Amino acid sequence: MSASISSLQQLLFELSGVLPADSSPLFAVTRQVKLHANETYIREGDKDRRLAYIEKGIMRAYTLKQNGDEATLFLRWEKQFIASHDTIIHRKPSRFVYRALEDVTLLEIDYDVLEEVMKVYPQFEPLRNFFLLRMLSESLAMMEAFVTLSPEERYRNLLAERFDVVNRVPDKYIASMLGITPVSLSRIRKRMLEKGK
Amino acid sequence: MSASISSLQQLLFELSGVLPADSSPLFAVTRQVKLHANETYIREGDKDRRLAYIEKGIMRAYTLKQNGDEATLFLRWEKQFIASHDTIIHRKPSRFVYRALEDVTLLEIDYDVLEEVMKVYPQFEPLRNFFLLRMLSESLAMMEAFVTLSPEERYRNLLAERFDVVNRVPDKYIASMLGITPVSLSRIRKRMLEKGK
DNA sequence: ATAGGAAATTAACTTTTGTTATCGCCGGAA
DNA sequence: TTCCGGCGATAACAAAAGTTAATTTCCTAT
Repeated sequence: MSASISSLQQLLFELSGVLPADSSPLFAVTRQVKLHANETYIREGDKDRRLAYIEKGIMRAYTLKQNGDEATLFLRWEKQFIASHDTIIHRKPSRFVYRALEDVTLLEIDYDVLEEVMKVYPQFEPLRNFFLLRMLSESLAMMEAFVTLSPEERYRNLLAERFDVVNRVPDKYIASMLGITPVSLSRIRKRMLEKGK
Repeated sequence: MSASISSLQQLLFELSGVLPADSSPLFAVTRQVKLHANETYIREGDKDRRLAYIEKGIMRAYTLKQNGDEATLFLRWEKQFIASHDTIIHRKPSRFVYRALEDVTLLEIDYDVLEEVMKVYPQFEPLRNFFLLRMLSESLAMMEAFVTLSPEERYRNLLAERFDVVNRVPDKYIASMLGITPVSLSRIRKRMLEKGK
């Protein structure tokens, strides 16, 4: 039994009182996926409606700008969910690439299969709502940072809240997630050092 | 019977096959709210877990930056959902103000009550999932715009996709939602006019 | 261990944005 | 109708970010 399943069973129990022993209809249709560092999980154009819980490692979602540069939309790490949102929300091919930044272990489910399970076992719905609310919360927090903070403030914020993650990820991805260029992030770091932290 | 209820009943039927006549347990706990232009719907510090469907008008969600300026997080208009996300997601007092930009008609439900209804009538769950996915979709689209587009491109984008809404809303709110100042938006408009649109 | 390549820093220059202030315009209130 | 206040445009300057390119550092694969 994977550690992810135990965590999620525990979460399901807390959310809805479903005992781990009664959760097999759900976890029977999940599967563990292992990715090497740099391995692509979802490609541009993929249609699979993949939803996954990250057991270990960091994932990055990015798309290509008109000029060909990559734009990192977000990073996700241990105990977070990652979902092919174009396919799940709009049923259209993914415009995003999801790739492992480190060796990654996922617990994966197909969203179509999840829907079928939910129809038969609505007592699992709180888990789906949990995942949706979590994704929504993270997105809104990022939006809020964009409208209320300067790039430097966003970077300080990220350092304060996710220092461990920032340190595991190349700066250029951090920069792009902050909406700036790597050159600009480097200058921000310099300014922060000069002005006594 | 309000137009909103009919729309939502129709939506519920499409999503899950529930007939309008069978949806009364849900719509019995909704209520219509009318707001005058400029009236505040949710105040900073409010704890109510309000979820609403906009029948008519435009709503604006904003928060105060450290410097005291308002930062508009998003606008929502007809046929969209608006939710006090701090209270619903985190059960903490709202850091945001939700205010009507025009005369607004809402169909409102308390999220706690919604949860109770869903426990008893899980056949309504697809409607909750729809609303969550919609909010998520809009948030992700905005995040994507911030990491892939320049302020000018974001403005062009907004004009192309929501010209009607942009024209109903004071520029300063548009600017703040784009993450820039009103002065900067004014310059962008000027550049766009000069450079042959 | 070393060589090659990617990532980060730095520099020089351009462009854009922020900031502050002024001005004109329009619309609501007295 | 007139007055006032908010909103948008504009100007001038400072600050920050984009762009391109060169250099250094670091990591990885051989």
